[in-house]
Amino acid sequence: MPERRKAQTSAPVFAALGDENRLRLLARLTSGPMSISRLTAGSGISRQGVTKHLRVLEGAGLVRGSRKGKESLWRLERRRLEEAQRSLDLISKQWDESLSKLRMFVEE
Amino acid sequence: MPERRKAQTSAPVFAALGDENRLRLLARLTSGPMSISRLTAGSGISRQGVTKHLRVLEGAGLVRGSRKGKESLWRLERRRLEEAQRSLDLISKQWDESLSKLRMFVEE
DNA sequence: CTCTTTAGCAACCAGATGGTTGCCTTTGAA
DNA sequence: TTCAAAGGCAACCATCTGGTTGCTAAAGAG
Repeated sequence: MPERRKAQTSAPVFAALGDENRLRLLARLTSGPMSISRLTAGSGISRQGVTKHLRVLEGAGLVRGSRKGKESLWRLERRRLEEAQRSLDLISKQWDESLSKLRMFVEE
Repeated sequence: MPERRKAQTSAPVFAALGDENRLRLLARLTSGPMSISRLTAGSGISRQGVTKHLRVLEGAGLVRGSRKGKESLWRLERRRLEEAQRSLDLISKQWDESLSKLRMFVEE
């Protein structure tokens, strides 16, 4: 039962995605690496707030930061990103299987 | 910008998925509708704990419960499930786009 | 009828989370 | 060489979260 164990380890990634501010940060990083103050600009929360969220995303492996002179640039992280997608696909497939099973069940 | 707003509304779903116990519950529901005490059996947490998690999943629209005599049966919910998958695909695609952009950037 | 199973409700608890502010350091621009 | 911009660190705070226990109610089995 390796799939089931895989599904469990993906929980932290989902948890990291489970916040609107963090989703917005990811969306903004979609247009390329960006500094913290840049990210803070339109965010509606404080710089430290943004920093905290970035750390959470980093902890889930979704994002990576590096100091570049005065500022620290953050970018989307490839590897875990793809891993996350794969876990999502796994779960989707599990669900699909379950759906066919469910259809053979009583409807409502 | 409807996509960006879509991504934001999917946060609660991710949050619901962001807990290992809940992922395990979903996995178990994959094999068909199940009662709370049945779900509690191998879970390692109390019945009330399971109930709470089910309520969270229900709040995210991932699961639906119905009283059937003495017991309450819970099953995976189709609609939001598919919606969730679609949001995931959306985000995946956004990320894919961003990846190609990133590749044209400096590597490391 | 009575008793066991199944579950709901409510209170409670410790720890995580999201957010803030204040102060200090580093770096680059003037 | 001085000063503003960009961030890190730490403390603090309120609320949410995951989990528990105890008690009560409803359904079914005997």
